[in-house]
Amino acid sequence: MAISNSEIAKIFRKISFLLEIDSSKEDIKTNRNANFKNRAYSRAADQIENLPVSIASIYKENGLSGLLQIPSIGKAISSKIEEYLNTGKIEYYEALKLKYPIEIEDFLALEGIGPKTLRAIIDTTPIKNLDDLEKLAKEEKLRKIPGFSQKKESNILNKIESYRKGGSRFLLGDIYPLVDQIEKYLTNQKNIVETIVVGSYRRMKETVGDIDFLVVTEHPVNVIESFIKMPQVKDVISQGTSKAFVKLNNGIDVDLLVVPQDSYGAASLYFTGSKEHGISLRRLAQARGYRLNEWGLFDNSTDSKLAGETESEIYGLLDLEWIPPEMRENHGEIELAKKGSMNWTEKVENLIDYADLKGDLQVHSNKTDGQMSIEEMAYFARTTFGLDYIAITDHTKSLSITGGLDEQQLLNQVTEIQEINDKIKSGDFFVEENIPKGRKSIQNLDLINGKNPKNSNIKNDKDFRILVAAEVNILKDGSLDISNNVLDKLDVVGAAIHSSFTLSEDIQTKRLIDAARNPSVDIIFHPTGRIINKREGYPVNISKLLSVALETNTIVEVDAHYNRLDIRDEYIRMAIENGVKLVIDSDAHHPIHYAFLKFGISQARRGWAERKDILNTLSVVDLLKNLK
DNA sequence: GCCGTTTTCGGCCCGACTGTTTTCAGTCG
Repeated sequence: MAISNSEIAKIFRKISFLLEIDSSKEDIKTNRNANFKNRAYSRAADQIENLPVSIASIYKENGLSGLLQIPSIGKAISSKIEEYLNTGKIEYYEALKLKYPIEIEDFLALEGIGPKTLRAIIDTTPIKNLDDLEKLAKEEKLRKIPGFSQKKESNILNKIESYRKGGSRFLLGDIYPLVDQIEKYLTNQKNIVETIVVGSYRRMKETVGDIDFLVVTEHPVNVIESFIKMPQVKDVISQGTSKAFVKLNNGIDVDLLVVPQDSYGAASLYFTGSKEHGISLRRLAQARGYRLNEWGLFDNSTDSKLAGETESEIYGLLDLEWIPPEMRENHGEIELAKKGSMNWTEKVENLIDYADLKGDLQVHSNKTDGQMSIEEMAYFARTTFGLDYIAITDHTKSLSITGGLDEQQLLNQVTEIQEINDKIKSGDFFVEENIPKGRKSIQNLDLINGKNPKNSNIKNDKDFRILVAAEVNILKDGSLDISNNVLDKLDVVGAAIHSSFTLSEDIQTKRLIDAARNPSVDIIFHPTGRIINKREGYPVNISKLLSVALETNTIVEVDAHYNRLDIRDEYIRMAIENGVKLVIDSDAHHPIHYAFLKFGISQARRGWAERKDILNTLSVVDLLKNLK
């Protein structure tokens, strides 16, 4: 099994933490580098974690000089990576662990207790893990350490408790309704001029650790008071005059930031992040003799405020174009956004937008594991989400748990869908008396309806079209479970892996490549098979798959279901840089799932995809021309 | 330990909140 980037990143994070434990106050006074070495390791960890390609393969192909190309990786760190790839060990790290024999994972993720606090504790009582620390606190021994108190001791117990309860990040799609609730609550408060959600939520990251709100007001104290009194609030973590942090009953942390109007842009820039994007901006400011913080952009020599009300004016004074939030990850967007860059203007103007999709090419019906009929799925696709076409992609026979269709059933589906399409064309389909019974069950989801732009570019409902399709199973040996002469009767064929997840990377890649080479297969569905926070997905050499996709004119899917988002943002960027075409599909098993399309679009924006890269921005006629 | 529009030495993002102390260190985002 190849060594993963996150495995190496984790080690560097631990080295960074141990170095912080190691550097006492005296060290920092005498050795000015002591405080920066740990940051270097932590920056390297960030870099490695965000790398789209495997660091093991970089080393395999280009050796040490390949590693040195990576920003924040220099001589010392690259040779430690080399050592780890070759021996599975880093001596430097082993020595640090020997000096501080603690279970670092326990303390790395523990909020509120950092390396200095930990050092003070282990200098007094050698502890190894969280259990030891908890015991110490319960025995009231922590309060005896200089600089500690009874209050600090009980705080530490609280932190341990909430650490044990909570943990992982939340899926973007799961917290969407909650964010809406809080947004409405804040908007209804007196004195609030403006409310926006910032943080990783605004960047539409697939998971978020907490929810950040930014509010414009001239009455910060009142606003913070009403924020901490929200019904969902369980604990107030901290509360000041410009920000407050709370924990909700369901375990999510919510941060509120309060600024006056003339700091709105600076604050939204600062708290939308990402952290690395912000750091880069502040470095640019620094190089110009400016200082950038959440209150504004200031000239250091005169201490006067140069900008603050809008993001654009701040970017502008740093000689940058405005950068869409989804792209703010410090993955090269700042270099590209330099003023006067034609490429950038074109890129941002053509970036796939939330109203750009005309159709959805992965939709399931109750013929297999969907919850509604083909007619109902079509009805809502048109009337609620304004789509121009959908492809009905029910599962096929080897996926027996869903009652997958066999050859004959697929052929029947061709006839059945033809009949519905005829009805649509005659004008007898999208009419009052034809409103499906299931209408009610989705009516209470105003939230989703309200937030989905209608996408249609066709004038007449009669032009809506259902495509006959299937989500065909890729078998263990790379063949399909439906014969090509039947698949050729369908408008669209998607192929996907649903079994044998534990095979090796070589075999999984071969299965997908074989499917891509099959002349009947138009699209590879959810190519990596991951379920976010639940399973990693099977191992795939994505660059090999992409090069075969390009060669065979096979489309790669961005599955927009928020628990899949497959392929992920970095792979989307790889795909479009290589000229591979993509589609964004909801994978709907119920009409409300069409709302997931927006998560696929945001993922594509995070991968810098333009309209031209996403084939279901085309009309149905043009789309069909682009298939095999 | 990394890095370079102040370029091979001497910098390294910036401010709010907490707790303990009374001017600041630690932690976080």
